[in-house]
Amino acid sequence: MMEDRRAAILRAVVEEYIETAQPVGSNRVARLPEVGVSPATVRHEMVVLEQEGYLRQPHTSAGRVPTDKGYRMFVDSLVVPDPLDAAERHQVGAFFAEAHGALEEMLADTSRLLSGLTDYAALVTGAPPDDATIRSVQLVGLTGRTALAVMVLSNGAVTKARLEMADAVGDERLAAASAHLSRWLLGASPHALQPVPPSGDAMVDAACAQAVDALVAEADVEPGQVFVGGTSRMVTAFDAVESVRKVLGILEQQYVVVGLLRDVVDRGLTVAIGVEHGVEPLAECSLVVSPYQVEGETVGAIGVLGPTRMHYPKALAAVAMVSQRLGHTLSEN
Amino acid sequence: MMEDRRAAILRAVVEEYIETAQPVGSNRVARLPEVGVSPATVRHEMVVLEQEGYLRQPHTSAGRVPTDKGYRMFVDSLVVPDPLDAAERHQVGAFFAEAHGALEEMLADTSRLLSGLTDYAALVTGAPPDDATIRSVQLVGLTGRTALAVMVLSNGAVTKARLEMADAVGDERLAAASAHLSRWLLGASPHALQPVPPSGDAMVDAACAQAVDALVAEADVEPGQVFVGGTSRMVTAFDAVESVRKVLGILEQQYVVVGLLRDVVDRGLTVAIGVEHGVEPLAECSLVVSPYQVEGETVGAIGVLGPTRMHYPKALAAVAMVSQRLGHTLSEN
DNA sequence: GCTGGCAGTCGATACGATCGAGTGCCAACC
DNA sequence: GGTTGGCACTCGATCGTATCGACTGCCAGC
Repeated sequence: MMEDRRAAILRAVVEEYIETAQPVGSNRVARLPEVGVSPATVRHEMVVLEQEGYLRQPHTSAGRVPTDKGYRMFVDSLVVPDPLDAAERHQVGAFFAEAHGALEEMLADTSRLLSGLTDYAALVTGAPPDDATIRSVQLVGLTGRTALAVMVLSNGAVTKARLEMADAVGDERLAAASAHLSRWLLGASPHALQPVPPSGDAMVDAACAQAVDALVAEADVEPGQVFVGGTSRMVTAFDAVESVRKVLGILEQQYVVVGLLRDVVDRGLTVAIGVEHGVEPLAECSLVVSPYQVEGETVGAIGVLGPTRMHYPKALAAVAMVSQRLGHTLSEN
Repeated sequence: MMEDRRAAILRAVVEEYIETAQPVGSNRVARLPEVGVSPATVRHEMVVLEQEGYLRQPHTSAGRVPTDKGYRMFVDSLVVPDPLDAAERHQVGAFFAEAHGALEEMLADTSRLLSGLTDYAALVTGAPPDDATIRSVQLVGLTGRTALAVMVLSNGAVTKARLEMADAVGDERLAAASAHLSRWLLGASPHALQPVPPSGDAMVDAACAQAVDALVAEADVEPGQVFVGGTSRMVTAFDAVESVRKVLGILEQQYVVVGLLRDVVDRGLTVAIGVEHGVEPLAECSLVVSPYQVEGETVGAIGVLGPTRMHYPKALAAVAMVSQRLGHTLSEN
């Protein structure tokens, strides 16, 4: 534990900098009641904090700015919780009260909700298809020689793949193929799809083989869903245009976002600051995450991405509340 | 038709301004071989062009900048086509050669392709479900009392809705419900879903009714898919941060983008400049669009959104090429 | 009708002075 | 010894002024 007074000063600097985006001087800090010493003393402490790597000076004769290490200390030990106010809690409650039908819609809307609460970009990942089992496989004829393989998983996810048949296959053969596929694949994992044994009908077998191949290819490509909301709010989060461009560029790459979120959650972190998450273009960003549970099992994660000087107390509260309510809503559904 | 020389001057101003983003003066224009008159003469013509509303002056003693009307004249009568170069054509060819399985993936990737070609944001809409018919309706049991209604349309789209049953319904009853639904709904339009007649089994009927309700609700919400790529490129398109924020904010609202694209296409436009498309926050933007056809039928549209001073020749060429190749690829698939 | 010349406008740039917030250091004080 | 007020100093930000230069409109002459 850091010495009390020094900790109070660090907290004051971080809070002040988060609010004003301006380097914080000793006068401003000394004015606070919880510090209660003169500016000169504050300066002494600031020198120490700087030597220890919690603060830095943009230039001589400027105030102090937190380093990533400073933010880390802040969120680990100094942050004062800032629960959502009544209006915000009501907003969240109303949102989950009128839960929509489709999972995807709901997760997308959740990202918008979270983004609105925090004024930063929000990330929501859906259930990874890993631990789901196959509940249905069906071939549906479309026009001409095309057909659609539709696979339904136990978590409600639907994977589909378009097939181009060599010959026109009648509806009855497609039904037979569906039945054959169902017989062998129901209950299996979508990641361990195996070719199905022959059925005795060459055209059915051909259709089955194509369907399995296509579904495997599909499952490989799919990086796990992610819904990103409120990206436009990142525009005002940095004053350097180039920073904004880099961040938005990353947010466009779903697989990066999915990996980022999973990585941070797997490491047991709630907050990843600056370079901690390892995605270099997001070095000026912090990420506040929380997994969410459906019926006791972790199935996804939500997160808020903002500048390193983001408003952590609010983001932490919003992420915690939304993840809890999201899991709850999905559980009873 | 505008007088030749004046047209050449207008074209020169537009091209120059698109390239440099700086007001264009008479000297620069007079230097061009296709004009071939002195700066003084150019100035005379510029006064006329300004009176007619094609140009404006940001302030006295500055060069001229095109108005929206000026851009309109440019794209209608003055634009010099700028076909894609070999490398770009190759890029497009390679992209469509390795066509992926799922339609959605492909459209999303197409938006990225188009965005990469033009360096602006790209919009791609999928097939509207209007003219498709139902090819399959199925109820799949998930865990506990939840089930998933899955509807496949003839255009390959899949609509799904999660159901919460009053009682646990066995697989055989779900299969019966699926069969019952199929009997009445196959071939129908997804927008004219009617409750199905009783089957004689109360639980089956209840499940069917729930499924129909949920699917109707789902179809209502769905505004038509749209894939937006390259939004980060808009960051550098404007120097006013507020403009960027407004544009990105609009691009986050799928239904607005879908409506915008459909509206412009329906009006038969290829280019919508400034306020022509009626979305006020995009007043500083232009949109280059093209519908695409699958087997002779228009099923969607692609578009490029950039600042009004976007590089129209390139955008027109890219949009035309990609829409043609996209339709072609989807047709033979 | 076109052109060169010319006075005038006005934003952009550069420069210098000033301002002021903030620092480090030090001697004095409790 | 820790704390404090005093003080000289630093350095970015701000502001006014001067200058520059790109451009215009106008006009007389070709």
